[in-house]
Amino acid sequence: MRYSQTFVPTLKETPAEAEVVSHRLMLRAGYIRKLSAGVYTYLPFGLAAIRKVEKIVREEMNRAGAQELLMPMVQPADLWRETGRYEKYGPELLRFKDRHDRESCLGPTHEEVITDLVRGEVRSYRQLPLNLYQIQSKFRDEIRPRFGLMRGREFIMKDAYSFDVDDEQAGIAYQKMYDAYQRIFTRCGLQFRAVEADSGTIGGSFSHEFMVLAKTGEDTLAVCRNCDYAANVEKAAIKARPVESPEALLEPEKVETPGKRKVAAVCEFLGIGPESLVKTMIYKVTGGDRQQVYPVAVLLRGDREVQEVKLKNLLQAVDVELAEDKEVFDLTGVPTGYLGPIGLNGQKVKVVADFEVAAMRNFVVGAGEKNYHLKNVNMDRDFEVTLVADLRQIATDDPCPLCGGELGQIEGIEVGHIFKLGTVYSESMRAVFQDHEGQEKPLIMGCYGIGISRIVAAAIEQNHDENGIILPVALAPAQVIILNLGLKDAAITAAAELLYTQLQAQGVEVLLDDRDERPGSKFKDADLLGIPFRVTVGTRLIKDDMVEIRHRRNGLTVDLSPAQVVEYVLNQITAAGSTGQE
RNA sequence: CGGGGCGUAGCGCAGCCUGGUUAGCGCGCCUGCCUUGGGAGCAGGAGGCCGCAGGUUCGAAUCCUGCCGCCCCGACCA
Repeated sequence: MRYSQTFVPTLKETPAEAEVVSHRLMLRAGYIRKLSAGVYTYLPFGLAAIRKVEKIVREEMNRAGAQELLMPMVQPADLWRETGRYEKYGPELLRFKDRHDRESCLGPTHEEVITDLVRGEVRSYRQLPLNLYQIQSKFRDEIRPRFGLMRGREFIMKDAYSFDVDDEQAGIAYQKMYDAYQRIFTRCGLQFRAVEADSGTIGGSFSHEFMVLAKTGEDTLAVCRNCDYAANVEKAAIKARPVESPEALLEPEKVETPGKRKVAAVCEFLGIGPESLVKTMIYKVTGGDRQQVYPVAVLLRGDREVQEVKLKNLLQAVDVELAEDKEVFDLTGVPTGYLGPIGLNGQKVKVVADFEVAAMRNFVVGAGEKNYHLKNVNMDRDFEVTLVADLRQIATDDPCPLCGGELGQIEGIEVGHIFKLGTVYSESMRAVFQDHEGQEKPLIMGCYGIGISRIVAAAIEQNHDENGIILPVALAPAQVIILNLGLKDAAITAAAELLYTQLQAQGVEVLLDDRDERPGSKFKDADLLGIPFRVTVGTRLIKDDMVEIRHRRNGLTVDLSPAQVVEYVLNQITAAGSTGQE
């Protein structure tokens, strides 16, 4: 590639629209341009990085025994109705009608299409196991796209689907994918971690997310400092702890708490800690078929946070949302801040309590009357609840659910997610096979996603400095950039051109900066683009017969005679290939 | 959708509050000279439905109304 003939529109100034570093740098380095919210054009260099990720993904998927195919983006609504997801998926599914008024949607994921395909072709256990994957643009009409490629509406995804005869075989398929993912993200040069995860709208019973560790990550992970336990906080199960030393139950007492609505204010006023108070929150819950919205009261210790994903799963809802103050008042006749569980259950709303509440004694709750709270309240004696469950977000003072050790929390970017689906799709779509005894059985499925375009963004989040992108060799659009700093000098130009040809002959991807630009601009652009190795051919060639080689990542420079360059670069690239880093 | 902010040249911004010449500045772009190891200098030049529509006014980038788009915080997720 000659820079003078390559479309890499770099920007000197940061576009105002970009907030996070990967987005800013991808715009500045001419990797991407925005078309509309969450929809981007991949420019040649951005696409080159994406292709590098795809190549790694393909190699590892194929190695794991999966086969590539390509499914349609436009999908008929009826297929989605078979699984109930046409209703359930919500507005994120972009729907439209074709000229014959047929309802269609743009594929946000392909469980329905692949299951339809396989049920039509697979009859016998002899045709199994099967693992099929594709790399394709997906469209999800996200509520709020952001951060450039990190959360686009249109993005490139690798999605794979496995089909097996029984749970054991499905478990093997899952493990194969888990291992393949470990290799893929390692080869991409990423620092990452596999964590237990919630399975969300995709469904199924069991899943892991692969998280790139970065401060800008949108997910929070609970990680044990002692053992291997790591989970998304949406999922991280909290062990119910037994009542330590049961206090004697005291008689309830109504106390005036004028104007004290917030937990902190009530606690300060009463001289108690938030761990002695139970808060009552009203949630609006949208049922699984989106047909009805009903209120649910959630009881939680004063200093805890509701984990809405857990609540959603418990209630088998598609959506839960905290009710507004006015809605709470309209429903209960009590202003927020004084709402309590007594008399609530069964009357108007279901009441669900966190495990922790069940273990508390003589706590404070809202009295259900403006400006009053109740002391010495106890569950079961003073009020009833419909359900007791794990509803809160795990906190740093919680013990590790596995070993009881200390937990830390870190941020991560989800770049991969694998699911054990079981038979959710095969049963609703009647995808069956005959086992060796002639019995008809539903296929056991799994599905496995990787955010290809997101990986590039995540890699940049993890690898950059104040001068620009620093890509791992495995992902870089080019491995070497040669700067010709003496365009008008025949000897310098000849040396640069020779190195360019020699490196290319060895299969190295080289960008030759042959632009009529001043050295400063060339250095700045070379840094910005993130190419791992930079070869500078300038006046030193004339003076000392030396060219400079600089490592983008650590700034290490070496001066070599032109004859030594090819060997040096090849060695460095090989070394980088084995470690994932250069 | 709720909350906050922004739309003026390719990019970054000023002007708007307090309406009034030809709408500015920096970068980039084009031409020429000059310069060439960290985004040089000089000279000349091109480029604007001031987001869109309506209104107020003698007069609107500026005031009012509606719409559209974009960004940030929350729910969603690869």
